Amino acid sequence: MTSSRDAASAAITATVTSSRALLGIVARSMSGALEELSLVQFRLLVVLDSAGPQRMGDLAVSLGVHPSTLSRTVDRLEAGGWISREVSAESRREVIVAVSDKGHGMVAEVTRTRRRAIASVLRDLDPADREAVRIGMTLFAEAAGEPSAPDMLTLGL
Amino acid sequence: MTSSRDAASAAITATVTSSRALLGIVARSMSGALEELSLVQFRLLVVLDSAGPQRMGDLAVSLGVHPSTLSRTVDRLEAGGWISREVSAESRREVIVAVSDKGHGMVAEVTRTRRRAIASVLRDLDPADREAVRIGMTLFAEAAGEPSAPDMLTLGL
DNA sequence: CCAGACATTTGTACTTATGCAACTTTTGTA
DNA sequence: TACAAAAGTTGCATAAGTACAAATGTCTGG
Repeated sequence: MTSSRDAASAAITATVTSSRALLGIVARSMSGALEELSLVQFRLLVVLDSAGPQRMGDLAVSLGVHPSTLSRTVDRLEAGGWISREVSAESRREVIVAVSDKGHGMVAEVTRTRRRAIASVLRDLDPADREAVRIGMTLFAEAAGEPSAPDMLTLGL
Repeated sequence: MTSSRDAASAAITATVTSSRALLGIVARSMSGALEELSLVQFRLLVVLDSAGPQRMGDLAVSLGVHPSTLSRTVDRLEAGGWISREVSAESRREVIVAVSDKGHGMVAEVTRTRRRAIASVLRDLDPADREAVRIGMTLFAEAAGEPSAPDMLTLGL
C-alpha cells in the first residue's frame, strides 16, 4: 500500500521540481533587464514601480539600505533615465523618486516576458491538463500566501 | 459562456501567482547562506556541488566569467573553507576545485530548508487538495522541462 | 630538447554596492 | 526668532566582482 506519507512526499518533490522550472522561467525573463541594469538597480525599479513614487527615506527603508547608499544608486538610475527624482511639492527637504516611462517599460517588459513564457509552456498541454495545472497552482498559491517583501529582496525581486 | 481563452488565461495567472510564492520560498531558503556568502559565491558553490570537482578553466566557462575573475572568487571561497583547490594529479598546470564538507553542508542546508518550507505549505492542505497540487505541479514541470544552466545562473542558482 | 601552446595566477584598473560621519538645507517649535 | 530635528547628499573608506594584459609554470610535438 501507499502511505499518506509517501503521497505527501510525492507532492513535495513535484513542487520542488516545478519550482526549479519556474525559477528558470523567471530568471530568463529578467535576463534582458540585467544586461542594462544591475540586480540591485532592477530591484529598486520593481519596488518603486509597484509601490509608486516614494520619498528617498521611505524607499531606503523598503530596500533595507542606508540612505547614502540609496542616494548613489538613484544617481545611477537617474543618469540612465530609468527614474526621476524631484523635490517634494510639500516639503523642500524631501525628495520624491518615481519610475520613468522607460523604467516602467522595462519592468512591464519583464513581466510580459514571464507571462508569455508560462503561456508557452501551458500551450503544450491539452485543456484538461491545463485545468489541472490551474487548480494545483491556485491551491498552492493560496496555501503559501503572498511572499514577504524582504524575502523577495533576497533574490533582487 | 467561458471561452477557452479565458480558461488558458486563468491557468497562466494562477501559475504566475504561484511562481511568486515559490520564489519567496526559494529566496527565504537562501537567506541563511547569503549572510555568509555573496550571491556570486553561493552560485559557484551550487554549480560545483552539482557538477562535482572541476578544473578552473571549465568552471570559468560554466559560470561565464573570465578565468582571472574566477581565480579571485575561488581565493575568497577557499579562504572561507567552502572549497578546496589543488593541483591536478594528471597535469600539474591544471587546478581542480572541489566543494568542501562545509561547502556541501551549506548547499544541502539550503536545499533542506527549501523542501521543509514547501512541505510546511502543503501540510496545510487536505489530502485531496495536496494530490491536486501534486498533479498540477507534475504536469507543469513535465511541460516546462529542465531549466538551462545559464538561465539559472541569472538568479545566482 | 625546446618553442610554442596551454592553464592559471598576478598586476592593474574600473564599477557597483555598501556604511559611517560630516555637511547643507529645510522644518517645526519653544 | 533661534535652535534642534529631519531629510538628503557628499566625502571617505572598503569589499566584491569584473576584465585585460602580462607573468609563471607546465606540457608536447616536431
